[in-house]
Amino acid sequence: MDKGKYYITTAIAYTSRKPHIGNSYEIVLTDAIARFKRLQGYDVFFCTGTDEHGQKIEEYAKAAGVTPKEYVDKVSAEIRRICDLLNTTYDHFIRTTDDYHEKAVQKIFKKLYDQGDIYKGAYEGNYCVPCESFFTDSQLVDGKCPDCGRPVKYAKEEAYFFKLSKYQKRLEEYIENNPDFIYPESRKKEMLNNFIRPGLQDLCVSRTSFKWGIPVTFDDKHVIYVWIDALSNYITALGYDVDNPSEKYKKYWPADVHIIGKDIVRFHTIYWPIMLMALGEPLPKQVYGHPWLLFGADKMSKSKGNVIYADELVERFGVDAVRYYLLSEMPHATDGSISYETMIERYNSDLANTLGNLVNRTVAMVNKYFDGVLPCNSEKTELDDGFIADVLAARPALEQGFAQFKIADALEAVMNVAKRSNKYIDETAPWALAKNEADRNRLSTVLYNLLEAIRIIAVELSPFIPDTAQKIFAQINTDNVSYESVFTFGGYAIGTKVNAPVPLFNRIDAPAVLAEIAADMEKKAAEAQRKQEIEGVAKIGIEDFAKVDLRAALITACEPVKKAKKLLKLTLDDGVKARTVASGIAKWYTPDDLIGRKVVLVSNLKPAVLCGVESQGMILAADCGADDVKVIFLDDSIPAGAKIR
RNA sequence: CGCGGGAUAGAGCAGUUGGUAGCUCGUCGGGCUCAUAACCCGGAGGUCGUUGGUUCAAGUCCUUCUCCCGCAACCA
Repeated sequence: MDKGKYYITTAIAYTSRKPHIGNSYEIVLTDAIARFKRLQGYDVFFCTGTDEHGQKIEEYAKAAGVTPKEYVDKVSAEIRRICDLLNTTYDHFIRTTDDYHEKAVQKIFKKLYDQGDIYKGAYEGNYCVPCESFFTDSQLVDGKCPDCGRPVKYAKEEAYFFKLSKYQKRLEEYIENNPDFIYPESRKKEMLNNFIRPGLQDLCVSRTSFKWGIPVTFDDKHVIYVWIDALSNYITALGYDVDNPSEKYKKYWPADVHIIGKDIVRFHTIYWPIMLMALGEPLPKQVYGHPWLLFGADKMSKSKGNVIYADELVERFGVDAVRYYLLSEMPHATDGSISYETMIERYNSDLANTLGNLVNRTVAMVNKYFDGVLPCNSEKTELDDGFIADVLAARPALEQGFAQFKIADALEAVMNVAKRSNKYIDETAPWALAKNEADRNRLSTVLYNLLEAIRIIAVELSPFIPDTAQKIFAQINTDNVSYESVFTFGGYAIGTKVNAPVPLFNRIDAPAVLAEIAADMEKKAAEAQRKQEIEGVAKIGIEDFAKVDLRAALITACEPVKKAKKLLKLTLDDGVKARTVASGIAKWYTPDDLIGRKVVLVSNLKPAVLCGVESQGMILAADCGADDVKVIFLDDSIPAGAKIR
């Protein structure tokens, strides 16, 4: 049953470090969709990969004492290993350091340049030498550098720019005429209101400040910056070439959907479509910006030892349990949160109790009462009709869930059939029927209905938890696993001998496992701390420390900064004069907490302008945990202006 | 007033065009014994954030205020 092509992609992962489970969510989500489309009969091409260029990687590699290529080879391999571990069925794994990609990108860049969409320009005008930055006229404060307040001078640094503005109107029309293009809806509004309608700035698409990138063929001082390099992967992976695109490209492009994180919606719904317009290629049909997975309320962080990696979860719970958890727990529009407690709860209640136990008890009964082979399904009752209708109702719900990227809803629809089946067992009480020879045919019919329901469940679960689906097929000994076979009830062949019941998921002893995990996490946090102590930051000499001028200062006034959530504007008496300091502590302190207190001022810090306030220094505060900051207050007896060393 | 989303049972969430407030987990009680101390049924628990309004009827529409979140800005 050929339903046409379906091209689906994930974002390519940046190879700066090993991805944690939150990063791995995307590939599992995309894999479930790809598997479902294949099951339905689409000719699916599923692409993922790694984004490997850029300054950051150059720096990481340097710090690690290896070449950038060696560095990304290692991280890319690690990312690919995790994709495989999660049993994802990508058709192509692209690396932006792949030869064919680099060549294709160079040609794309050249073509856009030749046709005038990319032009050689310069960061214009106002250059602040100490800050090494350019500013537009509107960014200047009183005609001076907004960062340091010093005078700027006219300067020019060449760079290539992409004329986004030229396509702004067309993009806006496209988004409005294709209401499903940006999904979900709220992201679309963000893009239109915040970026497109106010006017697009031309985009700088080359860099001269680092070397680890694809060189511009006709100007080798420049490397191609991330936009054109990374975004192009979606077409170069198919063999796109500006002169001679491959058959594969012609077949699969445009993409049916790009699955990406909500943080990069802007690049995929503005820069990327415009690039394609400039190339004269069709635009992707849809971009889905999925939400994020957080650890409890916290972001995962190494120093807290709460980073969860896919491989650790898989080792502990198994690949399907992890897939199931990610797919069932993640809401489709708001951030989800992951915790070991809910992971275990889901595992026990859904996988072990509802699904595993259903299969186990059914197969056990078929073996026990009929030596594994059902003789007939001839004695149907009205009760069965209701059951069968409920079983068949899952498929439309499943399809609807996938169509709207409500994957958790789709999965739930199938799991509800498992619940319904457990109820059916109770309604029919096979163990009671077994006591009566006259009920033999009825008993066989009931068990048949159950095996068939289980078969349908397994087919429908196969995009989510493929290994488990296979185990179920093996246990009930069927190879009728096509999607069409679940449109009607009765695909399971009478006379099949089922195999011995084997539990699909062993229940987890939650308290014991949680205690074990807590101990592990503590160990990891301690290790992280120790590592930090050993590696630490570079040692400095006393002369370096002496460069920092620390002074006691009295807070004489304080007010919140308008338009800034985190800033407080402080007026300090540093012993000589009053000075203004902006500090990002509004979340933890009110003006009343601060006025009249003495604090430590870094007095010789270059001034900077924050949200319109010129900050002449900073005050010291301690980071106490991930989301807690405490200002260091001084003893009242220390006079303002006293040097601290 | 930069843009947008949200506030529903202890927790996490559904509630389509206004018509009796639901689901999962937890909790309490009962049933069953095929099964992985699993499964099935029932109870308790919500003035649907706040104020006012439209309507025969408002979780749902309009309005006031409070608080949370995302984007932007910014975090010295």
